[in-house]
Amino acid sequence: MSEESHTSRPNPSAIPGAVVSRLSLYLRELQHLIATGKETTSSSQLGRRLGFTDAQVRKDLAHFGHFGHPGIGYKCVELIGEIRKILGTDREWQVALVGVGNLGRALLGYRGFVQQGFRIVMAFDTDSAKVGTEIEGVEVSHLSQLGEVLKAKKIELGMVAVPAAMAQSVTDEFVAAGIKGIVNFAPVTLQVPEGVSMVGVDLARELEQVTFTVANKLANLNDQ
Amino acid sequence: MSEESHTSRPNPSAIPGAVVSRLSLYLRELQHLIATGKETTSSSQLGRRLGFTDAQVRKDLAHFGHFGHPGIGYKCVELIGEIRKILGTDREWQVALVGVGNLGRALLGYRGFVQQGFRIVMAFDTDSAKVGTEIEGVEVSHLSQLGEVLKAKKIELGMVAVPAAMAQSVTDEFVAAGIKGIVNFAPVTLQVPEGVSMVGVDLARELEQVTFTVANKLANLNDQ
DNA sequence: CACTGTGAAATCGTTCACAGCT
DNA sequence: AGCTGTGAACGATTTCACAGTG
Repeated sequence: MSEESHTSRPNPSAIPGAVVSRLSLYLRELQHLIATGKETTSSSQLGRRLGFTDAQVRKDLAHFGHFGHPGIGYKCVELIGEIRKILGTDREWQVALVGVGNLGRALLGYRGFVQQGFRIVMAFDTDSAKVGTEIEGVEVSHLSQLGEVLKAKKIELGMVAVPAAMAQSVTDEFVAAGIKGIVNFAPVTLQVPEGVSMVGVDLARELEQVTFTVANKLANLNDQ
Repeated sequence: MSEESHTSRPNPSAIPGAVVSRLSLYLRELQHLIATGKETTSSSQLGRRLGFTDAQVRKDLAHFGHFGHPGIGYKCVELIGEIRKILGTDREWQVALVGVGNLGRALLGYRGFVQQGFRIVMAFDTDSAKVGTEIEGVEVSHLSQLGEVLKAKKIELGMVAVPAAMAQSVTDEFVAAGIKGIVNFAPVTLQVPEGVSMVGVDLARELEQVTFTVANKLANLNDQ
């Protein structure tokens, strides 16, 4: 168990995942505040709209430095910059997409990625009807080209938008090609070696979180 | 890990959100095991592939009942049934979609929803070029019809796939129409009254969780 | 005997409350 | 006065370890 000094970079493995997850939310909220003309905000204002306490907002940010101004609060532009530095999005990331089906095409056209500094620069599929075409300005290559292209273009992030049965083998190819992080949209748990970051997005799972709450709310009403 | 609506004041058996979230993962894994011919499994087998301890799997399930068989483990089919009952997906849920852009169209065609018991039965948009057309077998209506249709068809769940600037007003219409739960794909924090469940899916945010890990892994290597 | 279910202990994350700065 | 940053208290979750069971 090692103590952290507040003068040097904190060890990221000591940062709870939940904190990082909230950082993104703070960032969106700050971007919203900027868009509505606010120049400064406070931990309580930030927290209120997101459903967190003011103390939590301050504690979260305190993991990474002293970004606030006592008596004033946080300067939006400044804090946006700091959070982007922490998240690593103070620069552009190039992303490779595998799977140009319904979902893959939607990801190619999603504006939110560009707004946050992500650019899908290459897409791959095994369907020869799709290979060679261009979608949303991005050329679709055959999956067999993946390793070669990834290395040539120095792409660090990958997105998996193929059917569940193919997801693990695509992931293995990403890993073999030296990818650093993967977002997986297939509803399976992927095995990746240590050193590769993986986040899964399972759309049906999100709905299940909602139905659980709804189903149990109804059950409660019956009880009363 | 995802943000959930925090509520359930008078609920004596308050289940942590993280438990519910893992339940969906157990369900996927069990479905995978069934597909590969396994009839029974154990807490340690389930946990290993998902990255949890065996104790956690057992504790999670113990919140809801005694589903295991000492000396044997869990019968896959049986446990799948129990988890679906808990999540409320032991029946079909009808879903309304607002926003038939790139992402909305992908959601309409996503097979994973039907596999888990979700059926998008109605879609809405304000674009008159889309209204009246049929996409993936679903008719697109004008957004102004939302309340009427929702009540007539007894739809309980809504999905928001419109630009960020419109998301709150669409949500307000869902709420006014008596929807029970919402999944929001716009990168904004929506305000919903108590009694309505809300889950947000922010695609760029998922990528940010990955870049944080990648960026800090690199930073550490430089330090050493 | 391999496995579950579960109190008790350990760990982790959140909130409180206040010192200190502007 | 208004707000941040933070040690200390608190609460929640995870892991341990083992009694109990088919």
